[in-house]
Amino acid sequence: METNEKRGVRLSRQRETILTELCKVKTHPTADEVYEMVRKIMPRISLGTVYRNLDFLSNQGVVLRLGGAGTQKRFDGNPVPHPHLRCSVCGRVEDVEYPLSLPELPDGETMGYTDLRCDVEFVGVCPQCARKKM
Amino acid sequence: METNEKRGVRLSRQRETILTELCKVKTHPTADEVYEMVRKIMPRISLGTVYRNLDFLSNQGVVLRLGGAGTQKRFDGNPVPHPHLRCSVCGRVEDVEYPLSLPELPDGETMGYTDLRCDVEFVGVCPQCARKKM
DNA sequence: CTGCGTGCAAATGGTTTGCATCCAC
DNA sequence: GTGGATGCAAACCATTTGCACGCAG
Repeated sequence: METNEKRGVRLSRQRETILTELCKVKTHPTADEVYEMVRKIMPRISLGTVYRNLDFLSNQGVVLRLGGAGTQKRFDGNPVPHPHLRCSVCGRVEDVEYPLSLPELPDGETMGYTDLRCDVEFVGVCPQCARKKM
Repeated sequence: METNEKRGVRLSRQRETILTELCKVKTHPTADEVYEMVRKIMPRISLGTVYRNLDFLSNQGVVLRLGGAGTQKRFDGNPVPHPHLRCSVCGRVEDVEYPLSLPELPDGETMGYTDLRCDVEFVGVCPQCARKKM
């Protein structure tokens, strides 16, 4: 299997820390937020390194890169696809706390696409932003 | 109702053309691609205007802005939410040609979010890219 | 030792914006 | 005539990249 976490890949202190910190939080931070988190532990780390590692980790399937509606990409320490809630005002993203099955495309109906994964995102206004608006 | 197309809004030649051209194609073009399309008809239009109008039109609910996994945003002339297929290699986006119901969140389970809309995107490799890869 | 990973800073690329002018109403 | 819309170009901001050095294996 390819999806194992630590295989032949080199595990630098920065890569390890980034992964650890990302898994620690339940929010779905942007690269910038991850940078800030890791910087508290490892002040000399660079933003570029954070980007490179988030990229690397999501390609390995260890974390999830959330495409989503916002400008910035967000990252999820849980690599198993699951539905998210996104606030269209502040951009916050959280997990849906309700068991919901993902839609599936029958094999003959993929229009020739392969390696399909399903992203589900509910977009709306979060309670905090709804309160502020009025 | 607020979602009516032409209400008190001013309808400039450029806005009209952008909307018409976007509705004409079945692809889901990026702002840049819309710019190219419209430029064939209206050579002096500026990219900024295209962005401003796509923004305006999607806020009005006349077109759909696709958040999606890629870098650039894409736009859909059909404002009714429906599942999409995205190629993770070339970024192309198309409609799923198969009736699929969108997941729904029960009223009590929205975690306080309001005005919810559901985005479903299947991400995979399109036939063209799959062919090239090997 | 060797080369992958890093820090730094500059480059990129999509998108936004300020401003004077234009035109739909 | 008047304010919203446009064209143009500069500004922004997230992300990427080149390069020389550092450290994990």
